[in-house]
Order: sequence, then C-alpha cells, then structure tokens
Amino acid sequence: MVQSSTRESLVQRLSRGEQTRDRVLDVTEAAVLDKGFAATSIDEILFEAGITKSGFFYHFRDKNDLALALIERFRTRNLSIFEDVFERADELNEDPLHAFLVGLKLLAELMAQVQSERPGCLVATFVYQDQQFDSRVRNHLVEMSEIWRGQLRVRLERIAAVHPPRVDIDLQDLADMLTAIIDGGIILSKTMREPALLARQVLAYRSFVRAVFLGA
Amino acid sequence: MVQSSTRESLVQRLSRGEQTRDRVLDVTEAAVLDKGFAATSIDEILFEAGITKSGFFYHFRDKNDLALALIERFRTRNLSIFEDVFERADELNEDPLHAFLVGLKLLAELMAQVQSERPGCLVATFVYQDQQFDSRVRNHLVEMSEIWRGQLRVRLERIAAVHPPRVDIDLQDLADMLTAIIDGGIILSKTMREPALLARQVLAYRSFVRAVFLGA
DNA sequence: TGTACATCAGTGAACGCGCGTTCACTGATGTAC
DNA sequence: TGTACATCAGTGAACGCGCGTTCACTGATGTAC
Repeated sequence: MVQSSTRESLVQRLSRGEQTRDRVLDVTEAAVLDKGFAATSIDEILFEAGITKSGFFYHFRDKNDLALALIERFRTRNLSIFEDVFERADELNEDPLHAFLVGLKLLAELMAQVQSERPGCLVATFVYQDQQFDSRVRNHLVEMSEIWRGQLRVRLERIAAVHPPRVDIDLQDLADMLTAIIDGGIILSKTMREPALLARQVLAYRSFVRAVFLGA
Repeated sequence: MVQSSTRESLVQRLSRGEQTRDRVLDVTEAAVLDKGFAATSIDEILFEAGITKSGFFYHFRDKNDLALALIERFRTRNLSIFEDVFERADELNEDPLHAFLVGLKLLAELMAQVQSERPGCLVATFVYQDQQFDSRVRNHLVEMSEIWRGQLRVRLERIAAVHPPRVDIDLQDLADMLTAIIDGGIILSKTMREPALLARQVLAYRSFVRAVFLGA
C-alpha cells in the first residue's frame, strides 16, 4: 500500500530527532481527530509519545507551531498520495475517462483502509477550529484544497474533450463533488461507525461520473 | 423563510429564562463553529450573551450540559426544517420524483442562505470532538443521522417504484450521498469562503438523481 | 589519534494565568389563602 | 385586597487545578584541527 511503504522508506532516512518529532505528530493527529485540538493537552501528547515536556518544546515553539507542523505534513502526504493513485491509473489507461474511473476505484480502496485505521480528515477538524490558530494554518488548508480542486478540474476537462458530457453540469462542480463526498463521507462514516460507508460513497460518485460522460 | 419565522413565533412564547437560555445557545453555536467547543470559554459566552457566570450555571449544570443542550436544539430544529422543505415540495407535486427534485431545489436555496449567515454544521464539529463529551451527545448525533437517512431512503424507494433506476446504484448509498454532499459541501464552502458552493453541490446531486431515474 | 568546541536532543523543576465550578446571597414575579 | 411564602432568574466573590510556557542545565553525537 502506498502510504505505509512511503512512510517506512522515509522513516529509514529520519534522524533521531526527526523520528521523535514525527512520533509526536502521529500521536497528536490521532488525538485531534478524536477530541479536537484545544481539548488535546500537551501533557497527554507527551505521555503517548514517551517524552518530557521540555523535549516537546525543543521541537515546537508553542502549541500553534504544532498545529502548523501537523497540517504541513498532512498537506504534503495527502497531495502526494492522491497524485500517486491517479498517476498509477493513468499508466494503465490511454483514455482519460477510463483512467479516472480506475483511479476512483483505487481511491475507494485506499479510503476504505485509511478510514478503518484512523477515521477522519484534518481539513474538516481544522476548518471547524481555525479561529484558534494564526492565519498560516488556514492558508495551508486553502492552498491544499485549491491544488486538489485544480488537478481534478483539469482531469475532467481532458475527459470532456474526448467524451462530451451528457448531463448538464459544471465541471468545477463535478470536481468539487468528489472533495465534498470524501469529507462528508468521512463524517457520516465516523458518525455511524461504518468505515465501509466512505468507500461506497466514492464509488457512488464514480457511477455519477460514468453517467455524465457515458450516459445512464 | 422557514427557519426565522419558526424561531420568531417560538420566541414569542418563551419566558424570560428560556430567552436567556436560547441566547446563550445562539452565542455558543456561533463560537463553536468557529473555534470548536473546548476552545470556547464560558467567560467568552457570558460576555457575548450579556449575563454573569452564575447566571450561566443557573441554566446549565456544567459545560457538558451546554453541549448536550446545543445538539438537542440543533437536532429538533434541523429535522423539522428538512421535513418542512420536503413536505412543501410534496404538496406541489403528485409524482414522488418531481416532488423530490423540487424539494432539492428548495433545499439548495435554504442552504445558500444558512451558509452565508453562519457557515457550518454542528454534526461535523461534534463528530470530530465527541471524545470530550459523555455518550449522550454522540447518541444524539447518531439518532439524528439515522432519522434523516431513513426518511431519504423511503423517499428514494417510493421514487424507484415508479421510475425504475437506470444507473446501478444502491438506494441507501444514493440517500447517504446527499448527507455527505451537504456536510462535505459545507466544509469546502467554509474553506474556500464561497457560500454559494454548497448550494451548487446540492444542485449537482439533484442532477445525479435526475440521471439515475430519468436517464442522462 | 586526541583534544576542544558546537550542535543535537533532550531533562526537571517552577511559574502564573485562565478556566470551569461552587457557594452564599438576592430582587422580581407568581401563587394560596 | 393584603400578606406570606415559594419559585424564578439571576449576582458577586472566591477557589483550586490544569494548562501552556520558561529557564537553567546536561549527556550524546558530530566536526575541525
């Protein structure tokens, strides 16, 4: 699987300090997805990560800096994971539509796994708590969304050039729909404690894309 | 508009104490959607609501009780608003599909307004912070989602009985898709600071429903 | 190869402020007779 | 109609604990000569 193999290969190259820092971020991420950022105390992070308070402040200037590091890592990781998935799909297919449909299948599988391991998406948590942080945190969220939206839009335009859409829908809206379905699917999945629900939603979106470009 | 007229008529009948309580909940809701629950201090709520700390503790046993009251109110309000919208649509249409399509249009308008006034959905915030509260808070979220999911599902089954689906999709998935699109659409809307985005997503979902039951 | 120094990756103890919570008290309104 | 009492809807001051943050110090590793 993409994520873990990438992570492992990275861990190999990390210095002792970087490993500690990464462990702190792992622990924080899990806690933040469960209780939110403000309700996650530094003491608790220390306990989980097995370091002292001063060790923590060696790596992070203050708590806001921790938030910043968290979404910086999230942004980098997530964008590269999504790129990986769709690039792999591209390699297997000539036609942009079929490549996208294969990519969505891979994405559904990926989501199913991630969701069962650690349900939640940092974008959702942070966007609902962004007033606690300085503007840099918010900027990361916005930039990340913009990049992802842009990539999807380009992909859909390439498809539309080959397969004229049969449903009257704006391509940016169709692109945004995937983002919405993922974030919203995670929430519903999390609420109902049904990890599979998210993957099913991605596949439902896939059906829609198919209907748009190939007809019902 | 449904929400404000309902609220006004209610306010008329509220006693002084109930009005204060409601004002506290209004203030809390707005703050929670911006920064999360833990980061919203009682002091801050007092200031916004114009009461003293002891006044607050007259109405709420503790902070957890405030959270509980908040989602209880949210649950009641939201379910009745959604029912209103679709019942109004039912009155105007014989055919269940056309009634649903009209309902989705009304819903899109409603969402556009709500989103520009106070962007956010309490389900999303709370589900990402539920470990801070006792289980009653979470139960409200689950029950609320179940009722809403069930209603949508019944509606889609009634449609499918008249208009056989032309796209291979599970009806519960199609029902859940609306929930996902609303919650996810709110997140994207909030991130990009584009209130209109949410309404567009609801309309995109509407296009999909149309394609499923009427063909592309 | 050994020594001197710098940087890395922390430790341990203390601090002070803000937070949620409590408690004794109170004026205004409602109800019984 | 007036009085006694109860409930409603709060006030004001105090408390103590947990939280984020600071600061002086330290052993291990890396680098220059």
